[in-house]
Amino acid sequence: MDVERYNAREVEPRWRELWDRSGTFLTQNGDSRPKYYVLEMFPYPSGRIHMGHVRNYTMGDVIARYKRARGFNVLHPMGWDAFGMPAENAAMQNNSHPAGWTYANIASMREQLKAIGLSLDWSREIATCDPGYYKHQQKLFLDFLAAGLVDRKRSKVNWDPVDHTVLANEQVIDGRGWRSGAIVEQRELTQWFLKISTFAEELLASLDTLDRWPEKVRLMQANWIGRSEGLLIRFEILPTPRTAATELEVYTTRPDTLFGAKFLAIAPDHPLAQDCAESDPGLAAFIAECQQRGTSAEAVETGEKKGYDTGLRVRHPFDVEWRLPVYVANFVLMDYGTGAVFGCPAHDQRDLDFANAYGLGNIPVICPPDADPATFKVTEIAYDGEGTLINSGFLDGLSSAQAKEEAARRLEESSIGNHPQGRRKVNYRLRDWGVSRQRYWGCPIPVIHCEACGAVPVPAADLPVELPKDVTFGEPGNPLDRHPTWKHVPCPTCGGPALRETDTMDTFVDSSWYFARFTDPRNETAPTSVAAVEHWLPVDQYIGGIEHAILHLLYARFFTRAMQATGHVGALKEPFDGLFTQGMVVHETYRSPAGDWLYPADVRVETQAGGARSAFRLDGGEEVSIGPIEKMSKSKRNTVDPDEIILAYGADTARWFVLSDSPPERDVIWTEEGVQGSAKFVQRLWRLVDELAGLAAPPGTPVPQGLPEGAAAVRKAVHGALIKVEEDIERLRFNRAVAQVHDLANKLSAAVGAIESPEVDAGMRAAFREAAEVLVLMFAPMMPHLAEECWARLGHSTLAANAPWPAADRAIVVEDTITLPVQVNGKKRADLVLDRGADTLAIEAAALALEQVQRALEGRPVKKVIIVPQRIVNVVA
RNA sequence: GCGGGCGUGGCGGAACCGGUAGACGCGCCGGACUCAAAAUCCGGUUCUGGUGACAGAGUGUCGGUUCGACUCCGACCGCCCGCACCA
Repeated sequence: MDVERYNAREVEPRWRELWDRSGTFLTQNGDSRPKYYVLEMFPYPSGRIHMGHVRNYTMGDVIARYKRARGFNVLHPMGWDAFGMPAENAAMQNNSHPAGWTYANIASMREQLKAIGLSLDWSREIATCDPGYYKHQQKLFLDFLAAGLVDRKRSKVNWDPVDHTVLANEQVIDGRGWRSGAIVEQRELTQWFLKISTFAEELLASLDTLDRWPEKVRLMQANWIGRSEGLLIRFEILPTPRTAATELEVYTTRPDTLFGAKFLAIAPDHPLAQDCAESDPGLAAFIAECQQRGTSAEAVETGEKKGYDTGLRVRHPFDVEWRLPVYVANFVLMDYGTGAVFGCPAHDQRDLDFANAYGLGNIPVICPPDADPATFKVTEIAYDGEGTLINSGFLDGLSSAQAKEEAARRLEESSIGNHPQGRRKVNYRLRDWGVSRQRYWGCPIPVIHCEACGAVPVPAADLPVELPKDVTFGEPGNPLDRHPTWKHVPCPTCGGPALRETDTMDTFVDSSWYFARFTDPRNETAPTSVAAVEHWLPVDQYIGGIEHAILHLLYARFFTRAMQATGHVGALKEPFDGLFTQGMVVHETYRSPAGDWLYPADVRVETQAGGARSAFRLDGGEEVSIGPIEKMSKSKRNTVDPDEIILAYGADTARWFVLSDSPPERDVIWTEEGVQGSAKFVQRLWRLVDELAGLAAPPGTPVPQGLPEGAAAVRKAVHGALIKVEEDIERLRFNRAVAQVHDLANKLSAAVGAIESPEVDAGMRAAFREAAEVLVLMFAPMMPHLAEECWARLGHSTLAANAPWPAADRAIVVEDTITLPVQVNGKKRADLVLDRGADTLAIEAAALALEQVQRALEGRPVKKVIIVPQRIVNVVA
C-alpha cells in the first residue's frame, strides 16, 4: 500500500545519464525551428560552485527547458571565464602552474554543474584560457588595431612598487596594495587602449532600444557614459615670463555663469602647471603633494580644496579690462574636458569652497525663481540650479537656457588668434578602456616591438601567440617579461631583433565576445561564422548578477560594435535582447561566544514553542549567537555547499528551493526549514502522481465532452494553473510559478481524497490522466529529474524532456457563474453569485436585495450603484 | 552630495490596467494515525472585541484625488543599491 519514498540520490543520476546518452540537449545550427538563445553569465573556475551559481543556472535552465517544450531550437551553452589573477596567486602559493590549477578546477566544477541537471549543450563548452579561444581573440585585437579602434598611449596607473605590478582600483585598499601592503604610487605607463569612447554616443543612444533590460541597468550605463553638452572657451593669457603659452582652454556646461567667474583653475598635471612649476619651486612642491595624495575615494571625501596661485592672469572674454587669476587646484581632473575650468563660486559648491578658502569672494549671477534679485546672496551654499540672470551685463534678465545660448553664440563669433573663442562640445565621462595587464595568466597582446619598425602586429598566420609554459612565479613582476627567451623574436617586417609585447589583456576582454563564440565554437579559421552569429544572436535571455551591470555589459556592447565594424557579426547591433539580473543567496550567520564564525552545517538550530530560535554547536553543544542575514561568504562562514545539499536532498530539491520564496531579482534567504519544505514537496508530488497514475485512464485517452461536475472542476483547476505557470515562466516570475504548482497539487490531492468508491467513472479517470500529465510537464522545467520519474510512472517510455508543453484550453477556465463582491461605500459586505451573462439591471437588483447590503445601508437611500463588469459592485449611499 | 529602488501578518512573499488585501510557502496552534516518536493527513492562523454569527481597525507616517487606493499624486520617516571633485 505505502508508496516507496522517492530516492533522488538513486534516480537523478540515471536520468542525467539518459539525457546524455540520447544527446537530448545538443543543439544543431541548421535546425529549422525558431531559435531561442538563453545564456547565463559563465563562471570563473574557482574550483567550487556556490549557491549563487545554482540559482543563476537553474533560472536559465527553467527557461531553456520551457522554450524547448514550446517548440524552439534552444541554444544553452556553458563555458569558463578562465584567465585571471587567482590562478597566479594559487601558483605562487602551491608552486603549481596556473594552467594545471585552472583545468583541474574546470573539471571538478563541470561535474558539479552536471549534478544540477542543467540542460546544457556541453559539446559547445569553451574556456577562455584555451589557445583555441584566445587565438581568435588575438585576431579580433589585430582587426580592431587595423580599424583604428586600438590606441597606445601613456596613462596613469596604480603601481605597486613591491610586487612590480599594476593594480586595479579595487585592489588598492587605503592607498596600499592589497597583497604587498606597499603604498601605491601613481605611475605613467604606456598602455594599450580599446577606443570605446568612439562609440560613446551610439552606446548611449542605443540603450533606448533595450526595452527588455532592467531600467536600473540602463540608467547606470547612461550615468557611466555621462554625456554632457557644453562649451570650450579659450582665455587669453596676459604676457608673462613664466610661460610661453598665450591661451588657456576650459570646458564648461554653464557658460551662463561667466559673469560670475572669479578664477581659473587647472589640474596639477596640466601641461601649463608643469610649465610654470619649472620656474616656481613652491608650485612644484604643491604639485608633488597633490600627486602623492592620489585619487583614492577617501582622499577625495575628506579632501579640502587646495590651490596655488600661478601668478598668471587671463582676460575675461566679455570684458577686456577684467583679469582673472589662474590657480593650480587639487580638485581639477586632468582627464576630463581640458583639465582646466573657470570657477564661478556663487553657482558651484566646489568653486565656492575654494573661493572661500582663498578669499576670492563671489558674485551671484543666477537668481533662483523664488528669490529677490536685489537681496540674493551666496555665502556657504552655492546655488547650482537655473534661474534669471543678474549682474551679467548683456545677459541680464535672460533665463539660464537663453543665457547659455547667447553666451555660446557670442563666443563662437568673437575670436582670438584667428580662431573662434568658443566652441560647442559634447563631452563624455566614459574613458577609453585600458586593457594592458602586467600579468602572465591572460591573453597575450599580439604585437612585436621593433626599434626600426615600431609596434608591429603579429601576422595572422603566426597566431596564436601562446603563453610559454615554463615560467616562474613568486618573484615580483611579470613572468612573461622575465622569461629568458619568449619575448625575443625577429621583427615580422624587417626581420631584425625585436621584442614581444609582454602585457596580457584584461580578462574583461575574454568575456566580451564569448556569447558570439558559442554560436560556432569549433570554428578553427575565424572567431565567428557570420551566418551562425546572425542566426543565433542577439541572446534572447541573458541572466547574471547585477555586479556586471556596467563594465561587462558595456564592454560586450562595445565589442559587438567593434566586431561589426571589422566584419565579424554581420548586422548585429546589440548582443543581449533580454537581460535579467538575479539576486543573491543569503544566509544568517552564527558566531561562538569566542567570536568565531561557524558554518551552518556545524550548527543545530532549535525553535521553541512560540517561535523563539536558538542555535548550538554540533560539537560540544555550546550555545552560539544567531547573527544577521548576509551574503554568503567564506569569511563569515555562512555558506552552504551545493554538493552537500544535492547529496542530502537531490538536485531537484535545491532547484525548487532557489526558485521559490523570493522574487528572482531579489535576494533569497537560504534556510534549513525551507529546504526541508522543498524536499517534502518532492515526496508529496511523487506520491500524488503515483496515486493519480493508479486512478487515471491509460495514456492517450481523450477527455470526453460533458464531464460530470467533479471531473470538470479538476480540468478547470488544471488548465487554470497551466495558464498561470506559462505566464509566470515567460515573465521569469519563478516564485509565482512555484506557488501555482503547490496550489494545483493541493487541489488534486483534495480531488483524489474525495474519491470514495474504488470504481472511478470514465470521465474522472480521463480527467486524472490529463491532470497528472499536465502537472508533471508543468514542473518539469523546474524539477526535471522528478518529472522524468513521474513521466515513466505514468506509463511513458519517452522522455519528459522531449515532451511538448501541454496546450492550455482557455475555454475550460471560463466559469458559468460568477461571484461578484458587493461593496457598500467601498467596504465589502457580501458576495453575489450570478449567471455569467447577467445584465447590469439584474445585478443591481440582486445586489440591493441582499440582506447584508440592506443591513449595511442602515436605511440610507442609495445614491448610485457602480457595476464594473466581471469585477465588483459598489453601492454608494 | 547626485541618481535609483523598496517599506504588506511572527517570517519569505501574493494581489493583472485603481476593484474581495494577505495567494503559496515557512513557522506556530489544535486534531487524526501511533504504545510512543518520525513521517503523513485534516483543521486553524493580520490585529482588537465577541463562545459565535458578526463588528471595528489595518499595506512605514501624514495629507490629497476617486464611488473605490498596497496600487495614482504631494510631503515626511526608515532601509537598500549605484555613482561620486566629471566643471
